[in-house]
Amino acid sequence: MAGIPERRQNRILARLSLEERNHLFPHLQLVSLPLGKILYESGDLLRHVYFPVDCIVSLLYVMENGASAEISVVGNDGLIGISLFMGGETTPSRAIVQSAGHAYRLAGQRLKEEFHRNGGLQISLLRYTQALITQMSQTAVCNRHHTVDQQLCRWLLLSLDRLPDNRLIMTQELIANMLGVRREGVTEAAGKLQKLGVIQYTRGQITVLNRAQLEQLSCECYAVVKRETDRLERTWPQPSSPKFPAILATA
Amino acid sequence: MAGIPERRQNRILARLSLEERNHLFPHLQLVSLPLGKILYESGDLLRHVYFPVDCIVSLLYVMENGASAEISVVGNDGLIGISLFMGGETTPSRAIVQSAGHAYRLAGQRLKEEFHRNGGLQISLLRYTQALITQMSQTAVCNRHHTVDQQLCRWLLLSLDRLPDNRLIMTQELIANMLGVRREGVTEAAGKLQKLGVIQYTRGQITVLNRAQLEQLSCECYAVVKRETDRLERTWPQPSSPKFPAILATA
DNA sequence: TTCCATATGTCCGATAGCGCACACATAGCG
DNA sequence: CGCTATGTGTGCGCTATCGGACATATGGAA
Repeated sequence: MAGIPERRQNRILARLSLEERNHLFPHLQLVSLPLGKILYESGDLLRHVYFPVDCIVSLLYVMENGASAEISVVGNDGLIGISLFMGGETTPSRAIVQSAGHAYRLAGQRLKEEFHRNGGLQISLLRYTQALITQMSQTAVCNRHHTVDQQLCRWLLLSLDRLPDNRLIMTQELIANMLGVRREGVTEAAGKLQKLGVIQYTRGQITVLNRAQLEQLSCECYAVVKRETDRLERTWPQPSSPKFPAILATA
Repeated sequence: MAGIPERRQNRILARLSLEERNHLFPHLQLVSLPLGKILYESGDLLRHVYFPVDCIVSLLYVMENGASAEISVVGNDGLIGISLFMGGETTPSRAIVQSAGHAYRLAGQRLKEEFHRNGGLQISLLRYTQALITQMSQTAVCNRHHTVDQQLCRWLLLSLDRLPDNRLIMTQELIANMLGVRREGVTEAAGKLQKLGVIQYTRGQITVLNRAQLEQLSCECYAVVKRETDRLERTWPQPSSPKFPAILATA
């Protein structure tokens, strides 16, 4: 439906300078990421970073007893594997594909080399990391203070922002894992939203019908993260050639 | 009791190379930070960074309705103001002194200049930022899954690790703000711990009597963060001169 | 077309934490 | 030395969420 995924659909890749492109583009490898694919497990030594173009990846923490909670979500706005350039090489969390699609893969070593050239890529990556930090912080706050209903709205909005259309392929069970709540809790919350006509779902698929209302029903957390993310992107280095639309600039 | 605070008591400053020291030390200014002092407010443009030597600073998110939640805690292991070198210049959170003491202050511009020299400081700062990210993530998980009792233990341990002795000057009201729970909840949890002989408190002061048991009563979150923080520090660049003890190397 | 694995719906009691009201204790002040 | 601001203790009803058990629906494979 969107043709061959373009590298520029990823907002970090889209901002590279001509020089950086020459260095990196030849080494980018398009990979297809099915739902549920684990890009790395907690503690794994990272070999690659992934730049999503039309998929969504969740960073998930899995506790000793098996319970889990989503830390943050990454789409074509970012990349998976920040601990490579941050220096830790691993993280105590899992990266799992939440919505199937494609990403460009790059060897960690290449990324680190380019990062340490101190150019625009470094700036972009650090800005993005700060946005990710904001998302994590807000997740902590949200987990403390907001209801499952509110959190479901926030979560749907975060996903929606990273998808080309308003349809999520996603079971309530999966959503419950992300939010760290019971599946039944999601069923109830989703039921309310459907009754209000905000969403409409069938087995394993959710369609958002009224995004504006979804934003109203969400807690402030979504807006805070969105605003801060946008602000941080606005101060990114400019690309060295004509701009491309942020999402799905089909060739 | 600990004489004049030394710059080296801050673990990031202690790791600087000789060259970096020559660049930065002349510009470090010792400041005294009283309990409750706000180093920056949500959205403030940061002018300085602070390297704590014997104080603790909390990063706190304050919601629209006034409710709050601690995002992370910083002591002599880190610095306040990462958004300066991360590039955002501000963050949507408050930095507030949780335990009075001293810190070394540095103009943001100086730090940025040194950061962009691509030397050991950059590596230290990025590693530290990753540790901070781990702490934030784990806070999110903890807020979702663990009881107030467990969280109080975790919080006490995090504070203890950043203090020279086992005494916290801290009211239950303040702790409640940090954990984002009711003051009564903290009273109850603290009461249990006192009954067990793990802590002992009077108005506005808590003494930890049995640290080992505190660790047992805590959720896994404390240990996860501790382990990861230690791991990240072990891979820091080595200092250019003899090592100093991590905490309170009195002159 | 039928079947069955899987997704969703609903009900139950149990409980942690909330919000509020108010009693009590204590330290440090004048 | 006594007062008062501030910190701590406790009780009560309320709600969200949990944990478990089970009923029902659905869509793709055989």
